[in-house]
Amino acid sequence: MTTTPTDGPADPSPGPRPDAPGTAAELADAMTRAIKRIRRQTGWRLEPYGITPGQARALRTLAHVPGCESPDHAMRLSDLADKLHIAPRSATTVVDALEEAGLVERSPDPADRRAVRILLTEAGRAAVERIGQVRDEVAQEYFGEVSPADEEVLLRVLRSAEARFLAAGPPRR
Amino acid sequence: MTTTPTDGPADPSPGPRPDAPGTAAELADAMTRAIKRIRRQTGWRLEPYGITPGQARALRTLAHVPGCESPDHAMRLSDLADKLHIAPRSATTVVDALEEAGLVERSPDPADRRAVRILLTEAGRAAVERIGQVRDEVAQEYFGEVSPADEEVLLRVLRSAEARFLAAGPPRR
DNA sequence: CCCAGATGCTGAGTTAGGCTCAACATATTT
DNA sequence: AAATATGTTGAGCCTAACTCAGCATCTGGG
Repeated sequence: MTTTPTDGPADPSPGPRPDAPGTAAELADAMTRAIKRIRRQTGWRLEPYGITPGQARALRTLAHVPGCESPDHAMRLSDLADKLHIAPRSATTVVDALEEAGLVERSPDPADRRAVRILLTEAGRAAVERIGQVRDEVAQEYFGEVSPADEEVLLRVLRSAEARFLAAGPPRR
Repeated sequence: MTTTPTDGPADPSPGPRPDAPGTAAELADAMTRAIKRIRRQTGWRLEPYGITPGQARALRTLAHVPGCESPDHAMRLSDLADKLHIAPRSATTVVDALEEAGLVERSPDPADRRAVRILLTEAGRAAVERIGQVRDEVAQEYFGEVSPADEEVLLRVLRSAEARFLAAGPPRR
């Protein structure tokens, strides 16, 4: 595998050997460190607002749905669990905390009385706003000096790697 | 909410402006997803060997020191804690597990009878070897198709961002 | 030289955020 | 109508982190 050279143009640079397998791992390493730092910073800066990283993740996920304020379109608890890759039972706890904090509201699903829709409250939307600001701020501090051209390369590469991964079937285990 | 910037990224013109602050955040997002997937895969593939992600991290850290087999150069428990960004007490537990599994050995520091040096055993070195293989394998599967040129850009960008971040003083909080 | 304070490790107990299993109400299929 | 499947939650557990306190040992100032 990996026998397929993506493009015709061979690399013009005298690469350090055909393909040390370690390079990809170094990439992963560097990214891991970057992400770890960014996450830490973001967490710290959200602390004063009483928003934990887990809550931020959940709020962002909820807000990602258009119509997240109407009982007809907002996510169900189990959808949230799905998106967060946690068990439904764990999502219950997350939502409990968010509701406690007044950031979301449980609303009965009009079409299925077993289900519960998670609505963002006004405060919840404000929180999402703040989270977005902090994320932008931190990411900007970390990657702000990257030239737009490099940025473009990074995004392109990451997206194609992601697409390839996803195409390679459902998350194998 | 990924306020999808409707601007056409198709235009490859030299961006004259540091674009919307959202771009950096998108970068961070994409990296987060990539890293999350890589970590999950790696974790799964190490499971059959009875190595948890935390242990893998610790072992890699320990192995990173030259002379990690001699009581004079191997890491102390507190150094390990430092490197892992955990409290010394937590490192004790990690090392307990590793010792239990026969992967490391506590050895008295010849120069300080309070301290303990963590030595990799033969099995520990084998484990490190396996961990490295799995990491390479997974990273290769994820990033293998990236062209060397792009790879170079990624590494360069990540490293300079990292350097800039580190230069900006000790991890602010 | 010796003691006061710093340092290195660990026991005890706590917390956060996951998990499973089982119960319950409701949908859906046969 | 009954059987089965699905959505949520209560109860209880586990892991990996934490703090605080205690003991052993080092180190520097008198």
